[in-house]
Amino acid sequence: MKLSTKGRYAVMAMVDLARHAQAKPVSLSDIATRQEISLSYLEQLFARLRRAGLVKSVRGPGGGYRLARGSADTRVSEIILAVDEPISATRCTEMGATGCRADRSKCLTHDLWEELGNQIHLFLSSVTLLDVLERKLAPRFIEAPSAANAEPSMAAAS
Amino acid sequence: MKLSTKGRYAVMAMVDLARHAQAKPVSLSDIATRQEISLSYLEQLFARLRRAGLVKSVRGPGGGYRLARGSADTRVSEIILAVDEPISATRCTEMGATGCRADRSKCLTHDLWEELGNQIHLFLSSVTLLDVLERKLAPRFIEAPSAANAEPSMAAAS
DNA sequence: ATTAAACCCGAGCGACGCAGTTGGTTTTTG
DNA sequence: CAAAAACCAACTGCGTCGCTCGGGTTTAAT
Repeated sequence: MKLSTKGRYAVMAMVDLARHAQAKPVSLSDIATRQEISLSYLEQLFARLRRAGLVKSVRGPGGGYRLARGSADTRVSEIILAVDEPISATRCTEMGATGCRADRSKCLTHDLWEELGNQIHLFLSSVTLLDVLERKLAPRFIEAPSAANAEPSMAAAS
Repeated sequence: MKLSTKGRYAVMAMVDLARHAQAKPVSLSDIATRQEISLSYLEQLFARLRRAGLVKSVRGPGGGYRLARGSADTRVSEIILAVDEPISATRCTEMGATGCRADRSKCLTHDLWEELGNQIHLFLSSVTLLDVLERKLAPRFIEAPSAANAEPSMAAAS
């Protein structure tokens, strides 16, 4: 789960696409002007989105893009995974097993990053394009009441 | 919340520091060899950690670093916020109000990224160094049972 | 058939931040 | 004093990101 501005652009474009969905498909140049994103850059993003099966294209004049599935069945996590390639295995993260299993004490943090990735994916896959459009954010997560630590103070974070 | 490998290194080093805490302070060169991180790079990270009040330094031979607070009172989120400077306000993210409020329709995704940031911070601030050491991960988050969407299927995501 | 609108593709570029290096200076212990 | 450590500042490869450029190819309107 990469989480760069590239993925953000893709989500912005997909939300725009879902918003202006009508009988006619939506052209990329329309999205480009509305969202102020470079047309060629959009083309690159949508090429990936199409390969991932998230959108369908209609060629020729009056053509454009349509959501492959409904806006309620397209999750934000899918968009980001389609656009950002799946990270380059820094140090020990993922990469299967090698290099990390060797010295367990060195990778105490491994579980932490893995669990963080899970949390992010869990959240993003709980939000659909329709949710964003209607500003109905997040089937809310609540903290387990049996949690040992986690003081609610949290005075840090500017 | 930046979430780069820089922050990961910082957390790795802090976990190492917490693990080897004794009467004597821990020198950076010890951490450097154990965690295989460049010494000078560690110095830069710990300069920030010190300014953030997360560690205390002892100068001279036999000197090194100590946790400012206990390992149970140092949260992972604090470490990451200390080393990664607070993001560069891409497009509309944060930056107060300007450029985003103008055209509301353009920033439908704004709430989404904000909520995602909240989720990440919430998770990372629920984990202390002690939790990582003892592999007691995450005062677990559970999904609210009243959630409307969020099918548990989630067949996507390679 | 012509033309224009739209998608498709690949090479390349400027800027930025990360990871690391060099080369010092202070401080403190022995 | 000499050695060990924290401190400090500047600089440098290098990769990636966001984006441009310049071509295509396919389709539909006329």
